[in-house]
Amino acid sequence: MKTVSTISKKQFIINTAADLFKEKGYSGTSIRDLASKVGLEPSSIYSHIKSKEELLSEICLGCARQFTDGMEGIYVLKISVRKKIKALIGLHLDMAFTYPASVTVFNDEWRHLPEPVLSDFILMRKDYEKKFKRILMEGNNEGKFNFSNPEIAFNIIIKSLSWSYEAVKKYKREDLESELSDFILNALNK
Amino acid sequence: MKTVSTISKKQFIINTAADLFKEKGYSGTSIRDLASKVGLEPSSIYSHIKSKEELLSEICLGCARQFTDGMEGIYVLKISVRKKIKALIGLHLDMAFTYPASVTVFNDEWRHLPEPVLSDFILMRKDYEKKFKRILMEGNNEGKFNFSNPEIAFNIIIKSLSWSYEAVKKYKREDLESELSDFILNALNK
DNA sequence: CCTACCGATCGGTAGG
DNA sequence: CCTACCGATCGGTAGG
Repeated sequence: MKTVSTISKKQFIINTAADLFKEKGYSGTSIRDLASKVGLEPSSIYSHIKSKEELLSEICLGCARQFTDGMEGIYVLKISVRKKIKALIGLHLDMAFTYPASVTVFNDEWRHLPEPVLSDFILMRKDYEKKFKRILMEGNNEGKFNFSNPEIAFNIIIKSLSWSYEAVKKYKREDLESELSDFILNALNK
Repeated sequence: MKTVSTISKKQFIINTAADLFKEKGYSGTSIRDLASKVGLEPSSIYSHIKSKEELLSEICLGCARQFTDGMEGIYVLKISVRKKIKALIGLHLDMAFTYPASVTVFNDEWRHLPEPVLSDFILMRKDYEKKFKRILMEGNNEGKFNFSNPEIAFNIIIKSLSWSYEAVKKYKREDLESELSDFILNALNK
């Protein structure tokens, strides 16, 4: 079927772009780099996408949506705050192990996003951050956590989790998850 | 004196380059961007530097040397491991507050370094990492710390500290230092 | 430190 | 999906 093969070829191009953007950065990657890696002439790339910026938008918004959906699912769950934090760690590890290149690009290259995508992206990120901090503060209010500044706690945790995007090569998911959970929950613990 | 003014103009260009590399990335910054920001014609930049890559090398190696020297000073001190970790947090905050742009470029753009600088840089980083981990493991051996994997502990700490490079705008140094110390030492604590 | 300029490469289009 | 090509911009040099 024509449509199916067109979609998957586009996705293949996007995935290859994610590999290159991760390796060389968005600005450091040319359409010619991408074309030679997918086995096409440079101009043929434009049969599948409208612009180089579209590639970055697809990668970043794809990840952003998955994080947003994942957070929404966890946020409304009737479980302890400690379990919510563990679920969020699990969410980041799911992303790290499923889309190791895309999630790195999402993390490091989003500032090159064109408007109006950039503004949307920042809004999604702020919403994620707000919910994450609310869970943390809920833990503090219940007397289960013990940190003084939710913004600092959030940022330390999120940076630790974004390290896992690099760690994917060297660790098994279960090891990384238990170590990360231990370390983070120990830091939060009362 | 001619030499003095020449040196400081070059340093001004390097500092301006650090601001731009931080804002737009190394590949996303052109010599023309830099020239217009320092108020010169593009070609005049080359009266002060040999190449764009030299700018990145100066920035990254300058920071690397400061971290290396700082670590060496702390490593040989006869103080408790807990105080050594606090001193290392202080070192990162010194860098963050003194060179906020350069240290961000050092952190995010080093992969664009040309050889043989890149290899030197990676060696310095590995040495820093090795000493940091030894201090952490010493704490574990003395029964003062309690984590299971020194590499994971190191990476979480270093990522948390590199967050401070962004946090410089919003926090006072003393607040950031006490919050960061509390959080990290609590996570390491037995 | 400037004017003038170089070849290479960039993202992208026309037309088939 | 290719050939052929566009104008813009890149890092950098010559010469004064």
